Amino acid sequence: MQISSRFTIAVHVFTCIDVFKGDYKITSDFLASSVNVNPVVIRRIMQQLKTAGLIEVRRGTGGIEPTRPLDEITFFDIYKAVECVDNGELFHFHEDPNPQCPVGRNIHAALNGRLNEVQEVMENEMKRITLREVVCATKERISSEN
Amino acid sequence: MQISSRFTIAVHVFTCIDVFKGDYKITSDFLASSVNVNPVVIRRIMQQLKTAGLIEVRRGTGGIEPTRPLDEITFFDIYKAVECVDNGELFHFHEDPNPQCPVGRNIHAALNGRLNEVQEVMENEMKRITLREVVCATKERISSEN
DNA sequence: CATGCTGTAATGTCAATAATTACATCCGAT
DNA sequence: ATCGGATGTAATTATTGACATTACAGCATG
Repeated sequence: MQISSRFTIAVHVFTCIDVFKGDYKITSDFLASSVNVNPVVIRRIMQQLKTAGLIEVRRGTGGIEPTRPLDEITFFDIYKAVECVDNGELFHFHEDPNPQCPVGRNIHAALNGRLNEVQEVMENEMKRITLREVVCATKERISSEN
Repeated sequence: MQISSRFTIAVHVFTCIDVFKGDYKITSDFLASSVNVNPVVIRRIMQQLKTAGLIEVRRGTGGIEPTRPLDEITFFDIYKAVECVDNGELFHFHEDPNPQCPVGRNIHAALNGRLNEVQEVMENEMKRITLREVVCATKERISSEN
């Protein structure tokens, strides 16, 4: 399965906020039009980011702001905020191997460590990459458009 | 989203084949009972592994065999065989950012490289891990059960 | 207090996972 | 040659998550 587009949408939103702050009022409608999804989708993702402590949202008047500088927000932060797998496991282990089979009752313990290695490597890479890099790259591309 | 349990089931099956070959006839029913899923689920996964060239299946009489030694079959081989995302992308990019927005028309190019970095790191780790390691670990656990 | 925005529930569509039934097909053993 | 045990695969169903959309209550500020 693929990682939900909520992830790339969240990165897109952070980028918009940084690029357009000051020039435009950042509302869910404004963002929805840039991302090209329904405003409610934006608002729901914003709730997840807020719950994770990554942004603050002003009600009534509108407006969204990151709670920390962008080089302190990593892909992993966003991934965790937005990907709703309860136990946080990347791999879905078949629930119910037969305990009467020697393989069935040992495979979980024998395999789990390896699965975690893969997950850890991936998550560490996500912790290395910050929003700042993406925002900078986007701004460069914008200014070199002319 | 999580990686389908087809992955761990496939690893479980390979382990059963290696542990029980000679002592039992390896049929989809036999495997289904160890994994504790429906035999048809096993057969479908076996088809995917066969299509990927990882196993050979004997019709009529039954029987499954890996086409290569287990230390030449990696997690990545199995992952690719069993995880059916057409384009092979780990991240699902929102399809349709607004090209009239400077961010919308540049975010894909600015972000894609980073996403690929994450995917590559993960896939490289999966290429490092072979079935042999899991089968050995399982056998050790089985023999130390007494 | 009117306006514009957020928060969120309700509903619908679509795709993927997984279970299950059913049956055609294959092939070795008797 | 055929019987019995297996595989190959289609069809159906239930469940779940993604995502879209409508609707409306609640909030904050001019």
